[in-house]
Amino acid sequence: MIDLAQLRREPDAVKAALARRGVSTSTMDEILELDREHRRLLQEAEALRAQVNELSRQVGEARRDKNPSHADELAATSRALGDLEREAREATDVTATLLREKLLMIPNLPAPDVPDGLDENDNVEMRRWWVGMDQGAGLPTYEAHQRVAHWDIGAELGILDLEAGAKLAGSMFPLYRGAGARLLRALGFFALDRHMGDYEEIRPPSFALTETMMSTGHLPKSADDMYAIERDGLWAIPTAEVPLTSMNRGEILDEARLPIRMTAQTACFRREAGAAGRDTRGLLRVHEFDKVELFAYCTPEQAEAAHADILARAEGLLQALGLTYRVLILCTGDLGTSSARTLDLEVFSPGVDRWLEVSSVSWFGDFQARRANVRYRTADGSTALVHTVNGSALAWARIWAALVETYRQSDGSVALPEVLAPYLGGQTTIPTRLR
RNA sequence: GGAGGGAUGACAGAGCGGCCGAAUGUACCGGUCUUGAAAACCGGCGUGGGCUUGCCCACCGUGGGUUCAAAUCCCACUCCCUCCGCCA
Repeated sequence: MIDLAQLRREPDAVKAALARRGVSTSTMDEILELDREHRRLLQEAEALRAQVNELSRQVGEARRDKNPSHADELAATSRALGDLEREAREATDVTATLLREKLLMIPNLPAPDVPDGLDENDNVEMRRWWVGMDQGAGLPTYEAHQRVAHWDIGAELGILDLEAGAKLAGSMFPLYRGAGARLLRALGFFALDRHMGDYEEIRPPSFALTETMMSTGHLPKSADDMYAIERDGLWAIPTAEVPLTSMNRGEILDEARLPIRMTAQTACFRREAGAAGRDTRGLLRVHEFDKVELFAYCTPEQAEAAHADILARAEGLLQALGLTYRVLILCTGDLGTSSARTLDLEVFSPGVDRWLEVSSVSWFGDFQARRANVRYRTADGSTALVHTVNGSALAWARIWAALVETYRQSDGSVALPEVLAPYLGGQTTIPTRLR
């Protein structure tokens, strides 16, 4: 949630920043007007409440002084004022609810360095990395045997069974088998081990309450993109960001504890409403995938370093896996609701000949902390909202695809990077099937 | 799923219709004393909101209700603990 006090204090600056994201000035004017109305009603209600409190106090006094008739008189006056107060309070609540509903739909202010743009086509590429780049090698070229899509490789080697997944849960619910399933497990272990020590490992629930979804900004705006279990009032988490951000919800943290850094691997569920067609084949876009997330609560001063650390870790994993990737800064039109700045990592996958998003590293400022009410105690004893940062390191479905495509050999087998050997029982080759 | 008990400030723990935003203890901060520290003593010590910045309002698990007045009474829900049942 944006800072209402800031909107009051510097309306033009806030409007200008949000206009970059397509929020109209009139929307913000409506909010300002509602805010004025709310405060007016609030003052009215509180003034009445103060009178009722004072009269009630006097009733008590009169009773103690054994003056029941005076007490009854005061009580009657107070009752009448109480009725007025109830009306005033109801009007105040209605306005407050309306104001909050509108405010919850307003996205975060983009950071100044976020480029303007309409959609993902306007994201700006910042750099690329590939094996041997430091030694002056050019961008990798790919052989014909690497130009095979992962769904074909998966079927050929018996390591990805999309038909079985579809049979069980419908399309876009992949099923990995044999060495494919083991590779997925290896990737999670590999990443979590590298984050161990610096980030506390968490294994959170896979479902979350509506309130928890509100804190990250996934609700109310993106309800259609998520799986709901209505009977129990739960939502399937689209990312571990959801539970991690709410870990200390409503708490005041000791500044000395910051930054608090956590990591979690979870299944991530996404309905991706309306998505269909060419971009959805194989593992390009699925309803369920595993992902390791990195997360930190920090002070505003620590945020930049925390953000950089997550990005460096995500890149470090890609480099260790020897995958070609590029770093993009998202433009205003592609930025997530809660984010002030997001950097995406995309790996190049030669079989499908596409760049695939495998990580999104975001700085939220105090936007999520305001919703989740996570604060810290500063040196001077006052409280301030924390900043939250997070990023994937990494989303495995697309990494899986990029790995089998990149490392497919001329004989059809796949030779995986040696860094995974400890997690694959030393066996880094996925062999062709025996005929 | 059944029966019972509980939820109050950082923690422990009183209060069970009327100056209670809340005793007391611990912790924490400042001071006195001390060569220094400890002890002792004195003082301070929740969060949020509104505006005329001094005052007002709200908050005792959550949401309703009763009342002139609710931490305190009533109803519903959530969570925790104990016992029984079921169960990977």
